[in-house]
Amino acid sequence: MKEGPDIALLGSLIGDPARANMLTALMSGKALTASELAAEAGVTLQTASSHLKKLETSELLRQRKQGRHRYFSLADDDVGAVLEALMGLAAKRGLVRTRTGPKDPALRKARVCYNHLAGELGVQMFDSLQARNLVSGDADHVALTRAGENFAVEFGIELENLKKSRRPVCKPCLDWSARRNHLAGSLGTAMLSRIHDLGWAKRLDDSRIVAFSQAGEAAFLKAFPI
Amino acid sequence: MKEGPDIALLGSLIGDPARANMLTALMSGKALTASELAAEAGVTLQTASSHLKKLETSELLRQRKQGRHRYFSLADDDVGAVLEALMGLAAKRGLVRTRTGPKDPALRKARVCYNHLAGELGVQMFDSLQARNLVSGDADHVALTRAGENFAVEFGIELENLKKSRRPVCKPCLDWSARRNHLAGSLGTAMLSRIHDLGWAKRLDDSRIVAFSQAGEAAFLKAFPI
DNA sequence: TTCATAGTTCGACGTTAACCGAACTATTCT
DNA sequence: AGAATAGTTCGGTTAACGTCGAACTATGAA
Repeated sequence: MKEGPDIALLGSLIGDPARANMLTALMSGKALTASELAAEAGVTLQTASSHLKKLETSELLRQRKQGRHRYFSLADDDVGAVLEALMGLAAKRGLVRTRTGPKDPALRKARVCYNHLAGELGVQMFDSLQARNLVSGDADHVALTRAGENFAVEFGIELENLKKSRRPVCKPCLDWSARRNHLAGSLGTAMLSRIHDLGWAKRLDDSRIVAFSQAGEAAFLKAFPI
Repeated sequence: MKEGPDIALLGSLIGDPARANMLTALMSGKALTASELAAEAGVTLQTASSHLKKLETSELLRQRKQGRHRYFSLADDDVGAVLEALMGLAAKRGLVRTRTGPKDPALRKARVCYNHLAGELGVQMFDSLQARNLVSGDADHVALTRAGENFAVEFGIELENLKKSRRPVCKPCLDWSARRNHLAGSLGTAMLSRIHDLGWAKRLDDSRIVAFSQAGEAAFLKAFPI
């Protein structure tokens, strides 16, 4: 990463294999943690941290803290466009690489994110709530609407109790497999708990997988339609 | 220039300051000799030779021998497009050389992008063609409509000749200053050439600036209205 | 032929930056 | 509170690559 004019700096940033691997991984659109990116690049966490710092200070990446995780994603569409162009040129030159395979499909579908539901079903729940105007707000700040409060109570959530706590009721949480948001906060926890109580799903030991039964998934999809 | 997958190799090639300077110089569209490129990069001839070899074997540059001179130029339009995109990103990140002279606004307005017109006027030309349904297609794939073909011929383009070549007639190219597209491909080259022939603009030496005369700009704006 | 210009190849040097171990902070789980 | 997980910072080592001097090839001019 030498000193240099204009495009040289960008080129050297992209030119390091470890950083190139990270950027390529982030081209999926997902936000990834430092550890995941380290694994993706095949370097230790310390080395990855150093790379990520450089990529962030040069505004190729942006970071969002979430608990003890740091989620990295491409800074904006322009970065993606440039990488896409580079990959296209590389492909034409016959320099393509075979990318690594997908991860555990069950984890992808539904899993616990600390204390709330994540994965495809978690994202779908959040999308459904938003589409029906049961929650409102932008990507960083979410709240239940009046209709949403009624819905929650009908679903079996003791909403008044949640409100008493200092912990935020609604919070968006960036998803691990999809890059979309899902529902965190005390409501997120309560929803997952209620899903267990209803017998829709069970937690598997030694895993973050949330295993829905057939009937449970059907009921879930009916309760949270797209 | 480390070993590495896909984009890392390209990145490291562009990432060296000397090579970046060479590539930038070649973005003017002119073919330059090894000595000229060495001077441009601020290195000795031996060093330049080494760089040029790398750029050539990775097919970013091509070489034509002419007597005891070797003329280098960008390998194809794709290389130019990638460099243009990188320059745009660098500009947005404020990583551009601080040497912003009086040239800067002129460059923004109209410049050569390898072999076709870029800058505000380049974007306007493309927008105008699109708005009047003379070209059609999405961001990645563009083509002349029937009306567009007539327009091109009337403008003085020998369209039949262009069609014979394997090179694409119409291609979009992402702009450096605006983030919009402008027209590349053999038609883009021909249009710029025609603009010169009409006397609307002249190329300045040692620069990518396309200098329109007052009358030339007026005629251009009339030919490509928004 | 002889000289000059254009460019390549080789070898050695020096700078740079990626890398990891170890120690440190921060957040969460029990 | 204590253990565990996630990530950062620091320092020293190592390997890579750009750089140039010198010697070499090739084309053109006198």
